[in-house]
Amino acid sequence: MSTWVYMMSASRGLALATRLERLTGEEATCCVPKYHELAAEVAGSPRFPKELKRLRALADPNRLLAVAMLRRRDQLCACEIQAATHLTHATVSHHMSVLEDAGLVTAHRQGKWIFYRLVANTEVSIP
Amino acid sequence: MSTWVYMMSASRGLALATRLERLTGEEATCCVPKYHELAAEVAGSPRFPKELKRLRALADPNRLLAVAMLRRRDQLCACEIQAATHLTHATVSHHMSVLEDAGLVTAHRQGKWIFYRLVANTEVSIP
DNA sequence: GGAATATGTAGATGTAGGTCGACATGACAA
DNA sequence: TTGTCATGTCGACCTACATCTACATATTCC
Repeated sequence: MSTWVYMMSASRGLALATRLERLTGEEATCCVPKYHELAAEVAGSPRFPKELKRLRALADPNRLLAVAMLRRRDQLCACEIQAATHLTHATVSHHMSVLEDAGLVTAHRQGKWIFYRLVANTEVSIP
Repeated sequence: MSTWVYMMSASRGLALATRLERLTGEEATCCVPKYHELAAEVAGSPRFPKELKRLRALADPNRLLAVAMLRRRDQLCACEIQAATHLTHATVSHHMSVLEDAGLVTAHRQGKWIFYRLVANTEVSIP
């Protein structure tokens, strides 16, 4: 096969279905759906989106810092978190909303002041 | 204080240092550094950047799917992951590099084919 | 009810990162 | 050595998201 024909190809390798046939020794119509089913089994469970949400919530240095500090304190006020992170109060508010929405912290008003506490089960696991 | 002066202010509330004084009952020069120290203690530990890296690696639906499937299989070939995720081989390669760099998977070549395995300790924890 | 103050939200801005196509590299067979 | 094929890298493009300012809302005190 000439180089010219390669240029016409979407890629230099074989199609995915052909590669899977070679790998598994099965027809594509048989083996390919198995991967789709495995993916659907994993991603379709109720745990998957929940754990993904928690992982995304924790995957920011400021939010991870806030949660790690809350592991060391019974509770923290919004402005205490602001002091530790050097962000504006608006950005702290945004981040704490993300953590609360992910079920990692709870917010409690005491007059004008808002205090955050860690939710009991903050361990993250792979579904 | 007139409304006009408020408009001149960066915000309608008090400065952070003042708010922390009110919250803690301590001088700002005394209480504010404590939050900086708490943050430094937490974020300065060697575990923090490592866990953050792992959390970021897992905070993508396709990478989380790949890792979750690997929990159910001894190993998976790159094109098997490609089949499950419906991405191009280039994007799969990119994602598996991110997981490998985060210490969550290892790659093993068998001829032309690349197989990925989960690293033994994939539990993520908050530092 | 108005003033003061703590925090929440909206919209703008800039950047990090996911995705792809094209090309490059590694491994194997002939 | 060349051809084939599996996968890695690069650069472009686009979107998600972090951050801020300005404004809005909630709460308390007088």
